[in-house]
Amino acid sequence: MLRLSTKGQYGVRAMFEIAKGDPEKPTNIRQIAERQDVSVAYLEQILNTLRRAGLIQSIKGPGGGYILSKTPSEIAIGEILKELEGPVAITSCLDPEEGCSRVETCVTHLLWRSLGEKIQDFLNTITLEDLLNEEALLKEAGTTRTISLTWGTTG
Amino acid sequence: MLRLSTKGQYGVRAMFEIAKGDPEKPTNIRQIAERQDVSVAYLEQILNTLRRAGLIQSIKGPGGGYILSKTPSEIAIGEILKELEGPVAITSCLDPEEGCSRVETCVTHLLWRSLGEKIQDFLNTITLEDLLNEEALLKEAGTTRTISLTWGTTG
DNA sequence: AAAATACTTTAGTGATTTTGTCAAGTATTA
DNA sequence: TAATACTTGACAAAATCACTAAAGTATTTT
Repeated sequence: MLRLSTKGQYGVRAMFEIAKGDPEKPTNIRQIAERQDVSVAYLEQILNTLRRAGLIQSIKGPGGGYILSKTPSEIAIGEILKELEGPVAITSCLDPEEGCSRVETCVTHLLWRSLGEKIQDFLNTITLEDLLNEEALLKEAGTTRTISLTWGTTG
Repeated sequence: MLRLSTKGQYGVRAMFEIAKGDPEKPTNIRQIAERQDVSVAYLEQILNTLRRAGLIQSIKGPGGGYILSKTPSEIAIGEILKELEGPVAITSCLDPEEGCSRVETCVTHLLWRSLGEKIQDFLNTITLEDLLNEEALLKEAGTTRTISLTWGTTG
């Protein structure tokens, strides 16, 4: 349940790949496609969306590619996903575009909204820089278990 | 993004409807269908799944219907959803049935797992009793805003 | 016993969404 | 001016969703 589409997943991975590159040297789309094992054509769609959203910039011509518009610490995972998949909306009645008639009386509505807010908070807290740091730690330690716990205070 | 299917939503609403009834008197499927505006046939599928999972019991014959197998405080929303939609699996590589080849080295994998755990924790904390209490408060106060904040400590 | 009520199970189906591919561009620079 | 790289829009196969339909089985009241 609550699965993310591949578009969102690839988008985050692509942004991560760009973040890993030299801020001065653009990362080209073929490199990303290769490293993340996604087709160039599909990636073009995704990067296009992200570019229009202002998260990345494209540089044309030989040696061109994509660079981040902001530093990794300023780009939250939530921003990336929002552009590619729209806002978190556990149910259709929470989608700003659709709306709900029984907001006032519906208890489950409150539940879904509360969950949605929690997810949103989480995703807006984690940035590309966090991912970069995680990877650095991962390479050092070679263990995955303890690291994921550094995010948030799972009681 | 991260939308729940109607099956899960209807399931929770149906369980809530049963929880609202007298623990001794079964709630019949037609009543639930009417109150929640879902077709009887579709609801049958859903309740069947929940019955096989042991969350509810069915009582046949005239005057029959469904009752909870446990008290509302013992039934978490997460349990209901798990039966109807499977475990939280933000990405396919986190699905126990599918698996992932690059677990060790993939940073985003950690991110999705961490998010999934947070969602799971939340859903396992909220029970049907909480929903019953919420509704009671809702009827009193007539306001929705403050109530949802009582769930979890949104920093 | 028979009829009414109510749950049970399995198939099937149209609509929608997802996950891409394809083709034909436009822009920039070596 | 050729090569590289990004840009855009249309389209389509596959999967999933959200049901409907139909034929049962079980229980109780009369």
